[in-house]
Amino acid sequence: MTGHHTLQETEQAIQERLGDVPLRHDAMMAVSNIYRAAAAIRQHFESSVLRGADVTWTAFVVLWVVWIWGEMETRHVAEEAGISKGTLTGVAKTLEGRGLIERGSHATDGRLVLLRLTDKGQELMRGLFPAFNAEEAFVVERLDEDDNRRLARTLRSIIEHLEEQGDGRRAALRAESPPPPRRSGRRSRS
Amino acid sequence: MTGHHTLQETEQAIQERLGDVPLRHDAMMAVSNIYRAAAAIRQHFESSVLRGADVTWTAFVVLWVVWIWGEMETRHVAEEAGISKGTLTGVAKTLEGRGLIERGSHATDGRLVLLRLTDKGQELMRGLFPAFNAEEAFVVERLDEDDNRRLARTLRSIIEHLEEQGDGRRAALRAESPPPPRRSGRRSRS
DNA sequence: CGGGTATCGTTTGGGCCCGCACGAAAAGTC
DNA sequence: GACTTTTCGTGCGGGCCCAAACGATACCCG
Repeated sequence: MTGHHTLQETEQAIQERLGDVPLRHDAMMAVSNIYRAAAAIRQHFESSVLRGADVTWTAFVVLWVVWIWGEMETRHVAEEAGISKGTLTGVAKTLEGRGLIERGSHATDGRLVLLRLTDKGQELMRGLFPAFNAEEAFVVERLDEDDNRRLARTLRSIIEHLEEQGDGRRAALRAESPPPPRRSGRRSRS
Repeated sequence: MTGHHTLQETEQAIQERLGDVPLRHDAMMAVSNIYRAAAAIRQHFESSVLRGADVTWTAFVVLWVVWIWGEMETRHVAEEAGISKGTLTGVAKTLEGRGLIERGSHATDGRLVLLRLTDKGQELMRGLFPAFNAEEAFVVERLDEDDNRRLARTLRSIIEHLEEQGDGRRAALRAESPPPPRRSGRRSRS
């Protein structure tokens, strides 16, 4: 994950590259470590518990959401799972093909699609989730309960901050310099 | 990110689903918040600073690594960037096509490939990195410097723990129940 | 009722992501 | 020198990921 360079070496190399520009090192280390930790965690789960069930991280999260909340509209599943609705369409297709979830339609609103676990999916989650939680405990093995709670609380404040202020911040940045259209995405047939 | 369910509702729903099985809630909240925060952060960066330069998160990380360390062997770039070498091949191809990096070969070891920034790549990073750091500061705006340092330190201990113990743990788990081959990956032509 | 407008899930295009199987090259072994 | 083993980057298959464009449905309003 961190490679063979120490923190000190990295900091020094950055300073050489951008000598005079003032940087927020504390923010840099906090943010980059969040991402490094998340990648390491995902990697660990995918190559341990999830590997055994032949389920990807994202597929597991989707299964988890539907398992906890029962039958659910796809837009809510995507929101809870933290993926776009377009991505969910693909993931749901994969899971449906493996017989773990099934789709239903809403009684009164014809646009909506509902997702729910099949019996096979229920059975999978019943066995998988305890194993998953055991790995979560392994990941934070070096921390005590107070550390975990403090960590969760700190991260939660970051998440909430981005939820509440992120849109505004992005809009303000766009106002300064309007962005180019994304390199990918469907082309307008003009 | 969190959807419209509160933490309490979620906890209660989990408890109903898995009533008698003892769970490590503190570990669950800590780990899941790491991942949620990482996703929110990546999302914020991709749709703000990186969007303006038409660069994905991963592409930026790769550029950053090569920028900081100068000419570098691909295996080390992949390691520092936290991606597999197979992934790096594709990302490097994209960046090379956009004229941001170039490849070179090692003087004595014919297997190695070296990556370095082009002038255009240097110029891009010189402008992009300060903007990136400004967003990092925005992300942790609600925390003070001590919070950031404590957060970084806590996360670092998780990362190191996974680096040091992860392999062993995964091997132990595999020994209990051998995993199936991964659903994807090149097929053996048997 | 009839015509906008908003919202749903899906499709599409481009890109990242991994693990595995290569072939090439190096390093070790005799 | 010939043989084996290791390590390198790459090719490939399958899957996730997003933004934008869409068709279908529902809602709003006169």
